[in-house]
Amino acid sequence: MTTGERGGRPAVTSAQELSEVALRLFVERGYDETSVDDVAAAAGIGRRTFFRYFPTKADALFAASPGDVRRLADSLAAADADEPVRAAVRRAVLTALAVPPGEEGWVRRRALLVLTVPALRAHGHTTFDAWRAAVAGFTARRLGLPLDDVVPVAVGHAALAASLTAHEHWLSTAGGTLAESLAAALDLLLPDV
Amino acid sequence: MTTGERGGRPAVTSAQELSEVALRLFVERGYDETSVDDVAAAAGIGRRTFFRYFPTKADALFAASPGDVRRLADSLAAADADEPVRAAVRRAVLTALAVPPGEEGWVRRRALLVLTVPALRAHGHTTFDAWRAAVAGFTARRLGLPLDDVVPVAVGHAALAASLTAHEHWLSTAGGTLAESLAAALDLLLPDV
DNA sequence: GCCCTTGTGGCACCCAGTGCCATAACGTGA
DNA sequence: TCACGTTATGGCACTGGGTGCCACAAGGGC
Repeated sequence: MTTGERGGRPAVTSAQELSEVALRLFVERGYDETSVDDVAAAAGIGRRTFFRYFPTKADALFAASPGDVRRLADSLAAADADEPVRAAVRRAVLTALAVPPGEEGWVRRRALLVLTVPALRAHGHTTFDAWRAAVAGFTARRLGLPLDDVVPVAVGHAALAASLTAHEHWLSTAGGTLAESLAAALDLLLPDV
Repeated sequence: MTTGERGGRPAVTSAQELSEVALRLFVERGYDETSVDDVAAAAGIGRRTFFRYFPTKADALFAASPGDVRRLADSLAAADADEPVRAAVRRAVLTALAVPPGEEGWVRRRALLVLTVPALRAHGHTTFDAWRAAVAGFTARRLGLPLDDVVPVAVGHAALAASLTAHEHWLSTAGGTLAESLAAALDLLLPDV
């Protein structure tokens, strides 16, 4: 499935390619109106194979999320010891959610689906939890607090709330970049700890 | 199904009773390991009838949520014109999430399940959206801003983030009330607008 | 050519959710 | 007491997501 570097049958497609086919179909016909069979058929693979690339139908749209979370965690880990927690989180979120040039269209259509379709919005919790956990862990470490203290938990939720706020605001306005919306939301929501 | 006040076959159970049976089974055997058939059988009804009381399996645990949201909206609507937005939201959330005496056990077990089981946490988005919308609408009205401005959207997310933070903190600590956790989380997370 | 390794996909199955419909159990009026 | 409208029940069949099992395809190394 990942084109084993030594031997084995070569994969017939890739997660990236499959993800693009899925997004296209979901946008065209609607998420609920598109079955996994439809996606698999459009990609020229069997239904069973789809579930080897993605554990659920929804995950086809969250292929990039683990990367985002990793960038967030890396940015936080790279913070200087004298950088305040609030500033470090602000910077890390902006870094992790920076839209690569040329991918605005893909990111926007994907975000619109994820925030609009109930099933997808609900599924996002998987990624969102990892997002919160990364920020909460960093905050707890830096402040010398236990992981279940109110402050780190709250900061984790604040970072997530800001990210969601920014995406919603970005999608509801014509001009403007995601980074601008993110800056405004983070300023409003990140507590000063 | 609601024991029609004029004629008709009387309902064989109630949403409340069904909800209690479901919670008991979910706690005993686990949510994913309990099928709707199991719940229906334990309640002495048919599977088809279960779906007349609740649209989904998960909704059996969210029977009280519409009431919570209504209390939140009512509390916000009752705010004096000179009460600051932040104070009004703080008060309304505390009022809406006040635990009725004698129901601590039920509320705690239910919250533990909802926050722990991925499928339930994901499903909560339905209720959470209404929660955010109530706060965002109030904020927009009071500040004379459009509904898609960053500020009301952010305040809605902040109120939700505080509620979730408080529940998590409440469940992870032995003593302490939900109200105490809520107060701390709201103080940290509600922006001063 | 044989073997090992890795990806594919068909088949059967479980479970959530839905539309359709027959029927049970009430109240009311004749 | 019987017919009638009303409301709730629940069986049946079907769609669609997700999974375990397994036969097979397609590469590399020897």
